[in-house]
Amino acid sequence: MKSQEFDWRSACPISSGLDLLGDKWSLIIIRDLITHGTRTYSEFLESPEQISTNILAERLRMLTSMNLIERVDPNGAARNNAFQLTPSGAALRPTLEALGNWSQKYLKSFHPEIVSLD
Amino acid sequence: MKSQEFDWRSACPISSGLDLLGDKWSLIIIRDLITHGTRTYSEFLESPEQISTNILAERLRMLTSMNLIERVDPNGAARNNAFQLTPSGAALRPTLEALGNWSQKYLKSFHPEIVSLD
DNA sequence: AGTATTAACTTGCATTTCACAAGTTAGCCT
DNA sequence: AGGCTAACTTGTGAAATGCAAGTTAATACT
Repeated sequence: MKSQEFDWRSACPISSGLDLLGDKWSLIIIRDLITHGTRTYSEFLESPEQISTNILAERLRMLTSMNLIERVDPNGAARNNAFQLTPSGAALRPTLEALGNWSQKYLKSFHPEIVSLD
Repeated sequence: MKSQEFDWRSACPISSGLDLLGDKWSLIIIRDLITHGTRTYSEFLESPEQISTNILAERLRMLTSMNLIERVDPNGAARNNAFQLTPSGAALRPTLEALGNWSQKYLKSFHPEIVSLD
């Protein structure tokens, strides 16, 4: 079980950001927290992208260990203890907005169903 | 060999962007083209992140099929025929800048070697 | 003109990550 | 106290990735 051990590929900030968040799920979790404020484990599972439970648990652990998210009640039990963004996680909003804007503009031809708000 | 077939997980633009670019390598290729203008296959291999040849070839094919990059000489042979960004690929610059800025600000404590410019 | 060199790949295989289904644990409710 | 269910964990097969080696064809060299 390796928690916050990352093999940083280089000193480049972009590549380092991707070392952390460059996968299909981490930023989906951040997006859900940006749009909903807080989310419990089972609420994450309700998102249309259908993350699987083991991946969700691992990503929540990882994002917590990297201080992007935290429990709403830090000392409470897990049950119904939602997650929320830390300042660090919340600071990803511009990145997600930029990506969303790009997708709307350049992905419509490949994916006509794409919508304007998530 | 499936080219531009994607299983879009939802109609959300953020998730759709990640369907395409949510991996460790695609945006590294875009970054190299943003910072260098054009790059040949072997120049991509020289980047410090050390992409492997099969992944590079597949991503170049994918990014080409999605019209984010193109050959500098569209009808020329492959040898020394560099790649460049299309308008679509170039439009990812704000996304990468946002991610790079975030990383510089919030990843330094975990990755002290991180630099300001790539 | 013929040969050597090398850029741009492809192929095969081991390793890691991921997806899917099922099982487990522990708060909470009545 | 017994059942329900949120929050996970575990197991297994499939897919993606990493690594080393091999192939092809355009250019360079003599």
